[in-house]
Amino acid sequence: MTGTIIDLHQGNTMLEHAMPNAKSHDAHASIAITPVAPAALNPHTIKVACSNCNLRELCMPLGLSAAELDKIDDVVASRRKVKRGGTLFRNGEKFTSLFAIRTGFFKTCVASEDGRDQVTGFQMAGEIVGLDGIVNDHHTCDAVALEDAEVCVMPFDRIEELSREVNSLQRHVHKIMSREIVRENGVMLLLGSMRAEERLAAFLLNLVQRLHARGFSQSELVLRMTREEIGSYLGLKLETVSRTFSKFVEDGIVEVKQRHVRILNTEALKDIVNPKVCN
Amino acid sequence: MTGTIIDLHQGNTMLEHAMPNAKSHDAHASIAITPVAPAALNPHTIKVACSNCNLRELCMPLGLSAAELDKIDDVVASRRKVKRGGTLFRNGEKFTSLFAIRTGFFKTCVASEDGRDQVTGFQMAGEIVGLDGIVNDHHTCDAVALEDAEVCVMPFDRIEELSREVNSLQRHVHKIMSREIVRENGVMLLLGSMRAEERLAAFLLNLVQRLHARGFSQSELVLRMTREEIGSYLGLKLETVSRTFSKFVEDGIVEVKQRHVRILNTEALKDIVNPKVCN
DNA sequence: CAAACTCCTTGATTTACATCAAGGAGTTTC
DNA sequence: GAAACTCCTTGATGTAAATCAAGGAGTTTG
Repeated sequence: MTGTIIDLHQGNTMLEHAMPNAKSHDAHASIAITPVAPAALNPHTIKVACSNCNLRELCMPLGLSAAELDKIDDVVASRRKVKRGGTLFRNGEKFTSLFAIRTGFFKTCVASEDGRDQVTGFQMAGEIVGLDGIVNDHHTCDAVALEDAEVCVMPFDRIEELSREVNSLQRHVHKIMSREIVRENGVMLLLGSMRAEERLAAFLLNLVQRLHARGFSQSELVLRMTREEIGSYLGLKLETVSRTFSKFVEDGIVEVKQRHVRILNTEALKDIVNPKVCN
Repeated sequence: MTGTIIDLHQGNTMLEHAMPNAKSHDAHASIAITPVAPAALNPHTIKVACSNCNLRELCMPLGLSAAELDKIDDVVASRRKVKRGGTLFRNGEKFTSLFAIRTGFFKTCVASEDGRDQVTGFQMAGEIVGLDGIVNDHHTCDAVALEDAEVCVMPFDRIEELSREVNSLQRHVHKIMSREIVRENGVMLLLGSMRAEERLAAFLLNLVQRLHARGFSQSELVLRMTREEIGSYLGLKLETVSRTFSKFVEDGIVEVKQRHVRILNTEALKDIVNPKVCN
């Protein structure tokens, strides 16, 4: 662990709760990264450039020389806006680019042939989507915006070209993919061995941790997804998600007002995820 | 889809059943790749070289020039044998290398803090393990040999170095990681939305498909893992796995004699995984 | 401002799987 | 070749979550 801001990238695993120390903010704001560096967020910014992007520390490698930074700017070919409910890409579509989320919130989901579908992840600002498309040159899942969003389009052949020249970019790409593999390992553990309460507790801790790393509150969050989508992600039915929320409220662990959640007792949530063995 | 032998790599997804056309073989043989090219398997082969490895088409990129092949040979630093029950690496250990399985059979598993653990995958000859270690320079899961095994040790810094020079290697590494992400997506779908019978059917189809791609029978296989390990992977208890096997036997879909499984009705298994909507 | 949405909650009932329990079939050990 | 294993099967019972069902709270639409 390097102990720098790069730690923002740690802990995307479902079961990891380490909180980087950043300032608290009101969670009722949009998920946009405004609190971190409001100025750079202006949508009318003309130059598409990573070098002056406030999210750089989230989606690009750190410690680049000026020359390397210049090259890296070429990774982003353009930006693209996706309206709430719109798709960034769909299962079956040709893969050409990875996408770095600038603002907004996405879900990715896979479907089986008979129509069941499964949310495989929720992605927020600074995270990368599209990695699934690399193997077969076609996407194998859908990426749907859960709120109006904007992404940086990074053509993959350009990424490959540049990462041959800039070692830290190469390393970075490898780490991003490995991180996704490790995250999915954590979800498998959750789906394979946890009970409903444990799943929801782990989910809330994970979300709030990632939001906190982006400058939001440690204790308040606004869910961008429905109970059904949470349920799909956690392998539960929406009624079970709802009931489990109610249970947490009864127990005084959280306050829930529709999609607004305030965590009153983080420790209790952690204990639910990792039940202490009596000793 | 290129339609060449590279298709061996397709279909590691839980739900994909496309069978490349290869010859049938007796599945009671060990999982070692003998049927494909027995000569090269001699354990006394001195030179550690990909260029004359019979598994090359499985774990290395195709269509390399002679010069590139020469370079690629440097990827493998050494070989390592792992006895049945032994670990190739453990959670927490320093990450230095990826491993290509030459012979044998592995499981990977993650553990939660309170001791529950979850099998995240089963790997056989030609597959790569260790990708989880890249993000944090430490492994986050255990890789355990389920039978005596031998692996090629590929130091990751060497892979990175070479993949800057050999484009097809770079591409290959990216595809391997993406494939693992897609595979895990499939497992999430399985764990999140399938019933016991569907899970076991999908598991059997996936295993037999991968074995078939390696020259084994389409219908017979020897399980290298216990019912408990299958259960852990599928999010079921060992009793449920056992009962589900018995159900399949009753229905005449498979024959089971301990770890020997003969699939009598592949279509029935496929129908179980993807129930046909009446129409 | 009612109508028609979508999304969420809560209750009653069912069910698939887990748990508990016992015994059997192979393997390894000495 | 009995003893002590590990691994697997099968039965009886329990339970967490699914399903079925109804209504309520917000939001959007005309």
